[in-house]
Amino acid sequence: MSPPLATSAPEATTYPFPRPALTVDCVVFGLDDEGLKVLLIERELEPFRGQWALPGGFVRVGEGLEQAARRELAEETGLGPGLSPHAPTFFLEQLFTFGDPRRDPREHTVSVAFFALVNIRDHAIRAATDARDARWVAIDAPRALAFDHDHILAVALARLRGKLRYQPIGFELLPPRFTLTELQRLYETVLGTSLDKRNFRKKILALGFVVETGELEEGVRRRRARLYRFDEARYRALEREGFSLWI
Amino acid sequence: MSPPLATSAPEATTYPFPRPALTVDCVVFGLDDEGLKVLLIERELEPFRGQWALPGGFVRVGEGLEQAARRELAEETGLGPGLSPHAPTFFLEQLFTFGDPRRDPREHTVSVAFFALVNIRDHAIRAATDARDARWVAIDAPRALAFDHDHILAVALARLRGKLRYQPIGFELLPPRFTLTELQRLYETVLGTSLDKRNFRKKILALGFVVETGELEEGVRRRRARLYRFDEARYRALEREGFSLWI
DNA sequence: GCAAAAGTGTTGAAGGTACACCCATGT
DNA sequence: ACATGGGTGTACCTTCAACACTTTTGC
Repeated sequence: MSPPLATSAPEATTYPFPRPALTVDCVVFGLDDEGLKVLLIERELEPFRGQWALPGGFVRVGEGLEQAARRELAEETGLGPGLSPHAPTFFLEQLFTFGDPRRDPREHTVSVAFFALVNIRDHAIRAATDARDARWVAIDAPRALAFDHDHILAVALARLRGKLRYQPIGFELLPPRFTLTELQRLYETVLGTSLDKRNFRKKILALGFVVETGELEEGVRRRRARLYRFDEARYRALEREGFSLWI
Repeated sequence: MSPPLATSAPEATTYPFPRPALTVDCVVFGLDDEGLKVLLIERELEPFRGQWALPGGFVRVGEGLEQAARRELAEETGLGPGLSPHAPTFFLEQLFTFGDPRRDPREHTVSVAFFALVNIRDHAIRAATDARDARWVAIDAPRALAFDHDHILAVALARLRGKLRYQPIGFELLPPRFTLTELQRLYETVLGTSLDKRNFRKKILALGFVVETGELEEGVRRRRARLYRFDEARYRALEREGFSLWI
């Protein structure tokens, strides 16, 4: 039996058997004043043509997983450096790999899922390539996504909630300067709880890596709130000393 | 271009491009009186023939990821129901997926890594198939493993340490009945810290899911210690009430 | 002056940490 | 009787949770 795949490696050592297909899928969360949203595309191609799905696609030979995820996001939704040249980078990390042989009706397809957090206002989106449309959809809207994407989304949401409690990732969903009330609303929205304003502010400021900028909110028809930012250098310093964050 | 793979799905919808190979690798931790160990195999085949590596291998079409991991473990190390018919099941969960295109010199190979915890005494091991040897190796012994397995092992160890602090997985490394001193030594060994005996016992017992069996240690030439067990039902009940574990 | 959100301290309860000696058993 | 590890309680301190009013601004 000869290797079925073109490759530059010596033929004698390549693996000569059929193999599952490999894809990446991205769960991109964003926050606006309506609540937590996820970025979905409407599929242009079969299977599940016309249905909503997570952005994603096949991993190319020679391509890293995160690289594939960013490429698919850019291609299908415009998220990334192409569409808004000054768009900041965004948080992206591996979530889980879904490998049920029946999750894709075509054939056995293993998907490495990623989860991303973006500040909606700074990232324009636009459908392209094999996406007919791309939209921010409320996390609690009823959905029936293609493949096992409802399941992947549920896992991502659980991870977001879990992680928010012990890692400073909430800032990724906010603009670089934010008010403490915005930050508190983020925690309340994502965790589905309500928090005491005084205790929240005390705790956040005691952590030491959320610092005042000296600036005030603008364009608001009431008392202007102070703006804060996440000080990553301070966070890393504290992390090295082994402190614990626990909201 | 026609699909290069044999598959039962309709040809028109399968993905007709070269794809990375897909493997699983397992980081199996165990604990004995010398300390924390990891289960390694000596490779019988190229590449890296004769070198030590994590047990693992190619995922077959139609096979789930965890299923592939358990199959490879059984084949290469004897771990699982085959070798010791009464061996208990063991903890196995997905760790991370490693996809650097250069991690395998043959060709682009993506590996889904798993991490497992077993009670060494209850699980016999025996090398087979493409493993020349299989051994428990001290975690802090100098190693130069095949592929990127040193890196995978480092990630697994970080995960074990992190997880031990907020999830009751340490019990998976101990026999079903254990003394509190054994449990404390486990935490100290894995976390690399030393803990106060009185405070440790107070805390563990206050959690409520480590319960006395009424039995005493045997075969020991000193005062016999009480035996405890992990009460999974109680743990799940407490978990549902939303308590927090923090060693 | 009123509506709307910003900002601010104290107190009591619970939990965490530090610390040293007696007990049971085998040799 | 001595060596080995098993088993126990208290005092202090830190952290967490509950709780309500004054300030600023725009209309």
